[in-house]
Amino acid sequence: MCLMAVQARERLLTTAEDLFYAEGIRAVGVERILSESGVGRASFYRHFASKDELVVAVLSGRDRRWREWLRTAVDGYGLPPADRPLAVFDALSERFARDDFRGCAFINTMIEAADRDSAAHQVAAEHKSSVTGYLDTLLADAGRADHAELAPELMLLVDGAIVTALREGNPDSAVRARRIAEALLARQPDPGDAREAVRRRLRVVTGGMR
Amino acid sequence: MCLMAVQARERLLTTAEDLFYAEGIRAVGVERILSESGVGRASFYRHFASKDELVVAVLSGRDRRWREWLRTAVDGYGLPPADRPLAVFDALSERFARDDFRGCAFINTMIEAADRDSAAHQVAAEHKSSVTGYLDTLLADAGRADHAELAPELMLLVDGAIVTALREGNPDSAVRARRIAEALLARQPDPGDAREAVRRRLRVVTGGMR
DNA sequence: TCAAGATGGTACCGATCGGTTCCGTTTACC
DNA sequence: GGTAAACGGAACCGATCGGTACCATCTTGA
Repeated sequence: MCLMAVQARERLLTTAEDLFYAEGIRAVGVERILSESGVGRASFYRHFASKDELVVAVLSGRDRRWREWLRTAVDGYGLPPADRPLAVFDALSERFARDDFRGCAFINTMIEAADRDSAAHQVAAEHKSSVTGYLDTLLADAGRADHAELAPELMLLVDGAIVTALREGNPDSAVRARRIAEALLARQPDPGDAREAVRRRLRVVTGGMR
Repeated sequence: MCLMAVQARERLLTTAEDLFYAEGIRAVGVERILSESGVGRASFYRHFASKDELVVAVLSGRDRRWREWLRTAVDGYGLPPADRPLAVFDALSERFARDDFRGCAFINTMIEAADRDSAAHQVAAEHKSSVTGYLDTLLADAGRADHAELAPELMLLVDGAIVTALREGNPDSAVRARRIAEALLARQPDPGDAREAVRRRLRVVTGGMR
């Protein structure tokens, strides 16, 4: 097995990922990718049938590595299961602080590729579903009976934090989202009347888990 | 004063706004705008020096009308000041349900126009600041002493709800964000240790406002 | 009625888009 | 060393990009 093919393909993928993320998929032409990667035009179309196919390959790889990064980061804090859902926002804070941070590549793709039926749009949508699923397992492992309800709510906070970080140009929104999540997790499901809700909270805080 | 000029300019603005919002700024060429508006090519460049200038004009108009819409919608519920901050999410829910909903034109613009120095990007960023300011006044009028802290938090929820609605293709995220906001507004600032925090919550729920 | 101005249509400009084809060179494997 | 595959470079394709110039037509205000 020769190495050249892999080298060219890999260079195309990494160069394209960097350029797409930094400037947008539509803003980066094939010519840019070729010149910055040093790959010939013919070689490009030997590996990918079209630019769209390259886009899908880039997004699929990024999806895999992004979720692996999040899992590793959350595990790396060495926290008990009950504290792991909130640790997601600590991990995000590190991401937001990178100087090449430009938001979420998948949100950006869903916005740029307006057509919901396009392959790129669907890969991006599936990424978000996968991350929501990961949040769900984190919450379930934390002993939250309402994990199915909380997971999409945390996901909303994650996406809100990402968009806000892109907008403000600093990682402050990560700790902001974390504080909101703390208030959210302190809430009890279906509280009934207010006085009963307070009794529930008291029970949890004084004697419960954590 | 003749009317033709105004007509052509207005047609360009409305046509461009619809197309930009539906398909993206970069995805819509000048040719599309001309053919769908029925305006001649020369007339276009008599009114706007460039496509970028049209983009800025479109965004400025949309900013004005969007904020006016939100204010009118919130006022229209006829709620007491204390309930108005949450009413923002009810208004959003109506927007999300429209079949032509395609997210926030300003978030989309900030993502599409990656260059932070571009005029379009700055108009979009200013829009978000203005909306945050509106949330701040809503919270202050609701008697929240911590309005300065809460306003960016609600804004994060608003943006999170918008992106989520775009992603999921339904308005569910509006009520989800509203529930999170309720938990957030139920939180007390700087809770100290847990037991003290519970005492504060008890005090508020049993005898406090709302 | 008549001049001034705004209009829509079209031909045209250089640049770039995504994509195809061919060619000479380099690499890998036997 | 020889063969086959993968490579980089470049010429070329039709289409479209944003933008300019010219023209005949229609509306407006005096």
